[in-house]
Amino acid sequence: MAIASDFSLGKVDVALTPRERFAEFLQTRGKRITRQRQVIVDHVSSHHEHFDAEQLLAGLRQTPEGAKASRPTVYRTLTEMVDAGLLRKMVLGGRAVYEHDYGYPQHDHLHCTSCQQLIEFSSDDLARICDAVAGQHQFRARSHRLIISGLCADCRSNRSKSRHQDRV
Amino acid sequence: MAIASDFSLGKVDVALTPRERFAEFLQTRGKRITRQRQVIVDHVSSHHEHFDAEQLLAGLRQTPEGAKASRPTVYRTLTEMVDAGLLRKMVLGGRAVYEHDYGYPQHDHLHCTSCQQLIEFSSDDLARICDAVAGQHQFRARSHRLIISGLCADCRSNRSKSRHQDRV
DNA sequence: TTGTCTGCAAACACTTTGCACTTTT
DNA sequence: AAAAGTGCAAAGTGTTTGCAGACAA
Repeated sequence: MAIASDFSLGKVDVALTPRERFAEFLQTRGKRITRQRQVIVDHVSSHHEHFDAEQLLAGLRQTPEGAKASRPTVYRTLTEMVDAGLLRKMVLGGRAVYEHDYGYPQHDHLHCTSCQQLIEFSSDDLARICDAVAGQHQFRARSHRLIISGLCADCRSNRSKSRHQDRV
Repeated sequence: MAIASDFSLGKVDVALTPRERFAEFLQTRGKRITRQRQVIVDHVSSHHEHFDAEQLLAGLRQTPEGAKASRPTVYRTLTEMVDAGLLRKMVLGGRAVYEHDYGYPQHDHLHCTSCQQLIEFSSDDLARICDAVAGQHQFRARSHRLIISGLCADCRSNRSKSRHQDRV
């Protein structure tokens, strides 16, 4: 009984590629399938790690041909991809971080406040707790986000020697 | 086996008032107990809800006498109070929101994306899950934060009629 | 052709910082 | 008196927006 990770649309159809899924989303909204949006979805789909807008922008600018999109367009498209259920957004250290949410199982994170690394994990027990809690408060849960902050194995060792600045 | 809510200092001494606790914190750091810092701790301590910097600033400006502190000082002091273990900070809808963390039990939140309300709850099971997960990843957990987003009972009813703008 | 999208530059909200002056210690 | 704190104004961040030209449908 996992909490549905897709709540902005009826159901998840994993048969579609992210690109197709996005196209479908755009069409049903009267939005256009532009070159920029295609380039962005493709680029994002080919990199399965967590990233922020600036990293995506930098990545796009390194692609061979002029596969570029301006900063505003990147931001606008990221928002659309979140709406489309392709990406999931979370705020860490003051900036938005995105991760794939299409065809990926629900999961949560361990966040290292020193190196900013994100480690994923999933727990069925957690999902059950969320359901139970929401029910107790006549609350309609759409999603949940658990972030356990602390130090990863690496940073626990290198701790004292390096100057660090924890960012929430 | 609750996760200690105080991790920046050795132990919680609930015998002290927030004001005293803050004074103690400042002294041990060679910092000074200024009028502004006193005014801010007192004001914050007398309002037990969640708030952000701007609300606090507005609140201070409404106090009878010239119990004022500038915006920069408010921000600086909030940071200190977090370090002192008096407040807990979280980021919602783009701005930092603070809640009391001194003498308050560990808890998490249900966040209504429509009216921005925060409902608190606590779960021992959740704490156990966090411990377990952290252990599995050689991770040293300092704290955790679970936010279940969705619609509160009220907003579930008034849903369609009001124009809403969900903010993560 | 029509209406959406893009990119640019400017605007934004929230938060932080440089610095001369004020205060606590 | 010495050191830290304050307030002001200005600078930052990360992100959003107005608008004229560019482009899907």
